[in-house]
Amino acid sequence: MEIKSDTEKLILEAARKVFTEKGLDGARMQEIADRANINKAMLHYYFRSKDKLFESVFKAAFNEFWPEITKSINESANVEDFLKRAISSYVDLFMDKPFLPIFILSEVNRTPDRLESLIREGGVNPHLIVEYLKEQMDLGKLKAMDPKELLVNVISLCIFPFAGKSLIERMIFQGDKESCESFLQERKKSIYEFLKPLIIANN
Amino acid sequence: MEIKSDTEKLILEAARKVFTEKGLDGARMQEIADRANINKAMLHYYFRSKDKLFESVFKAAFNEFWPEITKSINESANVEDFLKRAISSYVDLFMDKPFLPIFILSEVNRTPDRLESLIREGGVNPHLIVEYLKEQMDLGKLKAMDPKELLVNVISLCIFPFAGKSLIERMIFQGDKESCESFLQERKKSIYEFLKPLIIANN
DNA sequence: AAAAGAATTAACCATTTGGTTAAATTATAT
DNA sequence: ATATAATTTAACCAAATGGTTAATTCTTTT
Repeated sequence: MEIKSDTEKLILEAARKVFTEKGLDGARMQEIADRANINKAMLHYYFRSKDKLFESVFKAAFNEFWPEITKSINESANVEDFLKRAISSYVDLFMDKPFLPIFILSEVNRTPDRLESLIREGGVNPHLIVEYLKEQMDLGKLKAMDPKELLVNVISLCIFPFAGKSLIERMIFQGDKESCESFLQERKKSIYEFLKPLIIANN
Repeated sequence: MEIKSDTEKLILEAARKVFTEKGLDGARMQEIADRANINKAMLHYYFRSKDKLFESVFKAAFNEFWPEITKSINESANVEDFLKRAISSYVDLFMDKPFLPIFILSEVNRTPDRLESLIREGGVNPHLIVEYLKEQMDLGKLKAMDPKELLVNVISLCIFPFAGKSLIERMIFQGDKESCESFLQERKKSIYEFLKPLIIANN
């Protein structure tokens, strides 16, 4: 890990905000520079091009997001803990960075290739999660089903409400921001309750 | 409903493709014109501005998407049918138009105001769905819970896997397109199976 | 058939945008 | 202190982009 200059950090933070809010195409280099209170040329001095700068931001965002679920496995004693931890940390993360889910989803959707390099260097092994779930099912700790399906369902329940926040806020909460916000906060408990029946009690 | 000229329809179809694939910011008027095999000036002749054209596309996309769930209620005899129908029609729709979910989510996210006018004129009443679910719970047909939560969960399970298709394909299916595709197709059954325990059997 | 109106095109325009450059300023090393 | 290297700035540039216009072709009406 190289030491980053203050300016570089300022740029990255401003770029993170602008890119996650407006996407690669919607973001303007000038706006990033303005938000970082620096000259636009500095962006190119430190990152060469818009795409390179974007890549840095995207990489950081993705690594803040995906590895969390693997971490949840490693730091949990059993499936129950795992589910609680994974759900809780995702809700916390997305409450804090509301634009993260839709940012990752839409940029991955537009340029799936970006994932390739990330996976190779990042050392992220997605298969471990599926194997873990399969294992827990074989051990009789989880209701038997396609582990991939379960994984997708858990992720769906955690991410979608945040990715679709604006939609939900308007269509289900009639535009009431506070209700919607507390609803999302509550999901830390309610997603778990929803998935609880899949956990097989010890006897 | 006014009669649309052939050219207008060509434009709308090309615009639909380009906008849903690349978003408002990423779309180029020239590309839309090229795909419709017409002169770029025609876009402005019929739709005045990029934003107006986008609005037409967005409106059509949204109306293809959201009202479906209300339709499912109206055309179903009971909750079981409703769930089956809603899930099935969403899976069909998104298999056919893979870019639809992420398109709607990201554009609503970027410009939530766009929903306002749509709701007013469209006559879409989101509250009906929540009321329907509440009613079914009161009737003892569905496990009692916050109906909003249930609605969000159903929508999450239906939409997210399509919105996150590229992510899932790469992270869970190791890039195997066919497996991922058939997995998504299978969700018509598997989402229903997943939600089935919430339906209370008649006695 | 001629006039009027609608549809279509090619050329053009102003602005925006990512990116560059050369000079100036600041920090570092000798 | 002074030379050297790193950082920062203002001015500039070429390409791209949404949009316009005036002329042309095609339709419709009378």
